[in-house]
Amino acid sequence: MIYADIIVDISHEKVDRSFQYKVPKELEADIRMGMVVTIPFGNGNHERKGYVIGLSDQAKFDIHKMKTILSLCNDEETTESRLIALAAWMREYYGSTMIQALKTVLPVQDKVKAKEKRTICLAVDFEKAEEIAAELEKGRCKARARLLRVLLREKGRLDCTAASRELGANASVLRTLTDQGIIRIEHSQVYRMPGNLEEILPEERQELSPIQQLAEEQILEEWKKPDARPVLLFGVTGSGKTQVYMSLIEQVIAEGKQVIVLIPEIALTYQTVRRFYGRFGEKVSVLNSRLSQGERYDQFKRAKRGEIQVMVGPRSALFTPFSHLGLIIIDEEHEQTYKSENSPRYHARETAVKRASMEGARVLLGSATPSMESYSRAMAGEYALVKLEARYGDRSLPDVSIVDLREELKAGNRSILSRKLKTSIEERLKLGEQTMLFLNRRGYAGFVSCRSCGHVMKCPHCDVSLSEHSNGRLVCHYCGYEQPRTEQCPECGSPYIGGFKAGTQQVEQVLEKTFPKARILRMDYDTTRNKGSYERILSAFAGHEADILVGTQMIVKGHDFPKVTLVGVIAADLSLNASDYRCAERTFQLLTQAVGRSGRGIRKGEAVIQTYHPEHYSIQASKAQDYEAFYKEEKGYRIMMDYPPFAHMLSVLAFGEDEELLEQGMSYIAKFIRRVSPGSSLHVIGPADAAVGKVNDVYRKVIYLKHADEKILNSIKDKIEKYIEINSGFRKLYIQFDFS
DNA sequence: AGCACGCCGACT
DNA sequence: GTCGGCGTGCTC
Repeated sequence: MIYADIIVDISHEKVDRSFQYKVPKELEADIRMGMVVTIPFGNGNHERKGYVIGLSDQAKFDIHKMKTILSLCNDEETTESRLIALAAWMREYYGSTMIQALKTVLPVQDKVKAKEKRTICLAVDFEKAEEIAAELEKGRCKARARLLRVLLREKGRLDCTAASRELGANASVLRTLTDQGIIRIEHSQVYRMPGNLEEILPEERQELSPIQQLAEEQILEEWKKPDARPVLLFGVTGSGKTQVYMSLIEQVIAEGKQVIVLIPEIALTYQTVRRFYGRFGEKVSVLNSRLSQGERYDQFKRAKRGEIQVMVGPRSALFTPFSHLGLIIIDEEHEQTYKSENSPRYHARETAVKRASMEGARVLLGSATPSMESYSRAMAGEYALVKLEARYGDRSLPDVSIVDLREELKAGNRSILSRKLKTSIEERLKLGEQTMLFLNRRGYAGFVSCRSCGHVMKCPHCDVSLSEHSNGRLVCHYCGYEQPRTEQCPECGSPYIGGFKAGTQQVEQVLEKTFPKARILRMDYDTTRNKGSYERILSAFAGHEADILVGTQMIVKGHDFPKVTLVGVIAADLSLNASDYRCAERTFQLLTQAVGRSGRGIRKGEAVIQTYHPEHYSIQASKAQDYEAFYKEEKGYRIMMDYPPFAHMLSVLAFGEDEELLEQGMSYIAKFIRRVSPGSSLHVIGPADAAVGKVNDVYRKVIYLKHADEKILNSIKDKIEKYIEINSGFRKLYIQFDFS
């Protein structure tokens, strides 16, 4: 006997519960995950549509009470059923529960209220209503009378949700009144529109340059093929990839199909959004993390009803319920934000390719610094590669110089600004041009330590050091714990305890001292916390209200400031020292993107990179703006070390409040892996503490598995899943899988 | 969302 | 007692 887990298709229904049904013998061969089925539901056994989200041969419910599926609706392939099938794939491929996968894929996340507005309207005239109300008040029908009174006061119209909340007008009250013909309920669709779009002017349609046209033709050529591959558009910074996207989007829309455009959250600024609205107007909707759950839901609903053709947004926009998806574009394809940090830890790129292949859509990946994964796939012929090798309008790439900070120190310069960078900034100030200074380090990440004993102030709940904020308080960036600054070292009592400041704020202070007349703007986690402040800083800089912009990663993404002719990287090594096999790749990407901000206007740009490792290949390659050279070096390193994408890696992450239990559990899992692994080709590393060993009093441990064959890792994941399910000892641990 | 069940106050 | 309204909770 086969049993099916089914989610009932009631929009009000909470998604987090499934119901198990018997699968009749004659349907056993045809039933699949994601299918729409009809089932009897509830006391009245009303026929309902449901989605199959799981199949098993074990009954989890009393077999005698379990009902049976009535029929399959094969023909009815809804948008939801396709998304559910995608969730099933994510569950399988990334390892998570089906519920978690569904929650990421379906728009009905937690309690989405007021998806449609219901209004109670009086169906009889006022005098009649008055009469009825008086009648009811004499009797026992208090709730109904109460409702009618308020309805009369409000001139016969009342919002349904408000009524039920404030007057206790529940479903049965409303139903009897409707049945008696005293009231009627009007349904109307209200969308919460993400605000202020009025100022947007239509963008002039720029003609594609011959080089862009050539790229477009190559892309269309690939798409003509019946088994079209995803296309990787490799375009240097400033080559105008967005213009190519726009042109392609237009053509896809003209075919009556829809487009999803993924952008890294950080680039989702007013500028980008404006370009899309300018070009496609009403046809576009934009998602961003500042939209509330409800607003997001509304935008998805609009997409489902066919009111919009283009959805622009971060990772989660990938699950826009379009019915005729034609194209998925992933801009800045190499960005880390495309990888989810929650279970299922899916990668938007792979998931997009999967969704596209399930729905017959195309995929276009764009980047100036493609990820190792994508480029190696392009090299293997799995993706089609299209290049855009010249900047738009024949702008040349900036001149890049590297400054060895060790030499600076030898020459007696202890400032964070090298002599070269200082004179370059001076020049720009004289010429009235703009400078961007980039510190690839998060926010104000200065830790506090004692100069006598070396004690470092740590968060009592997390395994990270506290950082000193501008208000003098010590803050944990992981859990938000705060404490006042200490005047004395808690270990040795020494008064010489203080912050090791090396953040954007310090750079700003140095700049103020060195160039007292310069107007300086700072952009980091601290200054962009308020709504709209991000846009405000950027537009102020674009309007040349400042000469120098100092910032973290967030300033290097996709902004176009024609007056910027100098980009300075304060310390290129900061991202190079991370203990992560991707750090060279990330450094190269950041530097190349940063350098690419310079000289986007008519004047030629310059870039200065300050570093302690001038000889490192990621720094040399970004100086030359030579992706191929970087790729070759990095590929050699990854192959030698058995790192992705040339080998596959599975991280088994475990979380738990009880450290001992966690340690025990993880060592059992490691033993189990060694027992089931099919030979020596599997590398098992750990269990070890995760990069951050404790967050919010929850301990974290990790086991890394490396193998050339991804399928083997996946089968090991399945085995671990079962092992964990069977052994109740893992009940108090939370386990996640992460493939890379 | 719909439906049953159980509680409660009013009236026979 | 009994009847009907009204709130609550469950649906494989």
